[in-house]
Amino acid sequence: MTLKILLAEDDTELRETLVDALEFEGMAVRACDCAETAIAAAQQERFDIALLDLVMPGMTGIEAQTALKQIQPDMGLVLTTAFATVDTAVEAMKKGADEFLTKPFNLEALATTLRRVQAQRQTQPQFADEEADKIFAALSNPIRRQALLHLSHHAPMRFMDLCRKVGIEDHTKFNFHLRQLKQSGLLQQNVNKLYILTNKGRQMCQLLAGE
Amino acid sequence: MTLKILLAEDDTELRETLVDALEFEGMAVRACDCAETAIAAAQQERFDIALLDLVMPGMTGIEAQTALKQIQPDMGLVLTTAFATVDTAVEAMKKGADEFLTKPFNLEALATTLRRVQAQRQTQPQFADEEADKIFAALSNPIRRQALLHLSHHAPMRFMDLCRKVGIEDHTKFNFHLRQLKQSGLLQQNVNKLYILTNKGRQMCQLLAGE
DNA sequence: AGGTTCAGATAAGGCCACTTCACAGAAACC
DNA sequence: GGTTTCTGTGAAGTGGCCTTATCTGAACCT
Repeated sequence: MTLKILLAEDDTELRETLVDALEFEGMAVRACDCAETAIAAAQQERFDIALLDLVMPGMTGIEAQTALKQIQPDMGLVLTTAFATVDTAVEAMKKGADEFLTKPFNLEALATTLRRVQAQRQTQPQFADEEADKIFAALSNPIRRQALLHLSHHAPMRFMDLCRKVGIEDHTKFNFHLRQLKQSGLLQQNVNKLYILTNKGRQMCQLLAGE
Repeated sequence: MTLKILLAEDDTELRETLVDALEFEGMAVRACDCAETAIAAAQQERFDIALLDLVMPGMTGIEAQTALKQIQPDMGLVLTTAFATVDTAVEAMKKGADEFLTKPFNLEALATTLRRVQAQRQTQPQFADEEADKIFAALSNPIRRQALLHLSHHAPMRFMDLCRKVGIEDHTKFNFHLRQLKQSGLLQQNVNKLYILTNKGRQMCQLLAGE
């Protein structure tokens, strides 16, 4: 599969060098001399990875990465700069960069890095299909979501404590819902029969809580 | 609300200074002289934020942040070091750090940073309750998940093209499922009646695809 | 104009999910 | 020991969800 790269680099000579090197590595490169042009291209065409110079006239690479992430959320983002500071590196990573490279860099190593970024973003689907059915069905119920969120803050818990915390008077009703959560793989009981989240349960709680 | 800080810093004098300063700011601090001790503490007690020195004997701060994230996934992570390089900063951020600070730093500014990290991690829940019911119910069906995933790669699409792509022969059956997706707020139609994802739809596709 | 495809809307039937009820054994308490 | 609480299990009833069938008007093609 041919990697589609969106390149934004204002230095003409370096830009052409990068295009040659990456095309020699079998990638398809769309080269732009500024961030604004790259953003316009992303609105017309899909790319796998954006390779953005940090310091360009007009929009910076960091500003461009934010805009590109909105246009194509699954695009990889790699920032490059000759003037790296810890602060700018941290800022770029916080704003969603997958990688931050300081110039000068070896062109072959760059291609390897781009392939690694793409491979890491093409992870396995997070759920097997039947697993997804169960997990999302479990989460579509408010009682179950509340139970999970309480457990993400106060684990481990006993059955009746959790039942009262969620505010359900009919314990058999609550037991049915906990059983669904157990069958979906989001919840388990420890050796003392106390309820705790599974790894997948913790992960889904992070989604529910907005992280 | 009192912020609970887990501090790992091998330099005795700095550790005591940090404890004094953060307690003076109204925070509750558990101080450890190494990462291993901090990890043991996190297994016994819940903390809001871990403040970890990067370079310590034994486990490094980066190694410790990975272990702490597994024990308490919603704990904030702040790394500090006097020997910052762009590479270590990028590595820490990639491994989940919320902030990366270079020494020396102003102690008042540190407290402000910790409060900001905590405030950013206490974002609003991502879904209103009824919205969550609809979204997760929509996602609990395999036909609907497939429709969303196709659209995340090939938007905009016409009804019958999408129906054939998902492999459903009965178009009225497929129409029912697209209607559920529209009602859940994950899918919409543009002015030409072509189907496209909403922002929330794109976000959930990222979850489905493992990002 | 007639035929085909598209893109819906509606209703009915059957299946699935949830609630309620009855019950049970175990553990804790007095 | 007797009573209360805890923590489950299974069955029946009810409402919601999904599939199927029927139909429609619009657009396109010959």
